[in-house]
Amino acid sequence: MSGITNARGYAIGEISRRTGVNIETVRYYERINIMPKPDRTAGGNRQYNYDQLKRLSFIKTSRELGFSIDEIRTLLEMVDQQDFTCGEVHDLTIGHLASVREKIKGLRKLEKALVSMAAECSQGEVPDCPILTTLFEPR
Amino acid sequence: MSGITNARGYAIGEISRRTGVNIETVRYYERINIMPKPDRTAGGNRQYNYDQLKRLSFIKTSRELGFSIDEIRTLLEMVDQQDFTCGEVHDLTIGHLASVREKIKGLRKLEKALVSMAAECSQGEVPDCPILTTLFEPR
DNA sequence: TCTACGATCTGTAGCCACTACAGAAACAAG
DNA sequence: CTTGTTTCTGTAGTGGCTACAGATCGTAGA
Repeated sequence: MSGITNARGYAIGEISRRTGVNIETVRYYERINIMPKPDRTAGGNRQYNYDQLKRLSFIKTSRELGFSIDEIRTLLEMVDQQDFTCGEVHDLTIGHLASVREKIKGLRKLEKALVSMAAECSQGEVPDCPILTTLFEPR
Repeated sequence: MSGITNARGYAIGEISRRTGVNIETVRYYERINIMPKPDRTAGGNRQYNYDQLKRLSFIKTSRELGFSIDEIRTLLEMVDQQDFTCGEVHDLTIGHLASVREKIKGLRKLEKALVSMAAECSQGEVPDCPILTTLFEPR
């Protein structure tokens, strides 16, 4: 049919290399049903097609954006069932954005606490450390 | 001896309540050897003393500051062996601070990407979403 | 002293999202 | 046909807890 798409499909190592998803992880995604069971060669090796490559790409990008597997599952179900509106997808994204911002807020607080703790410290050779003293305070 | 410290010590529920560490987690900390095996009542229930309460407090506070169990183990070993200087503790803290800042940096990038993706989106009823389009881009 | 009920006990399994093997079989190049 | 790489399945481990089940302990009131 085509000289461009690979008629024989992609071996697992190839989609792994192309998407940057670990081979073991690709199989894991199949096991938890966010990747479909691909075709097999006569010998039993997995053979992926271009749609499946795109799907794995989608999962990878989404993971990098911090979406949980469950959030991704939801997105993929909407896609699979052709049953979504742009608004729904937007909402899911905004919800996730909020949780990212929460995490940033938490880490900033943490950063401040660490900085002020470290500032107390003389860094000397003395075995008498204000950091440890602070940490040992019972509440 | 004293009317202030509890002569009979603290039951696990009591140090749990006082430190905010879940009971199951206290036992877990004992299992992984960052909390010592406490005394037992005649019937076999755990009885903690004030030092152990302080130690658990230390662990709790450190966890809240994002130190890993392994980092905490290192700190506690230094304390237990009376074998540390303020400088070492400072270094460990600064190292941890650096990793917190890395995480913040990562999340900020993530935040930006999500914001710009969401901005593309009309949020309409249309089943044709630029967010999904972006996510489906193969690399 | 008995009873009732809450607290605690041990041991095991589950969570998330992978990652790391072991040992066997398939595939591709020369 | 040989050699070396890739892939196969299945299982177990990671971190840091959390959640049971079913039994025992502890204690306050009658």
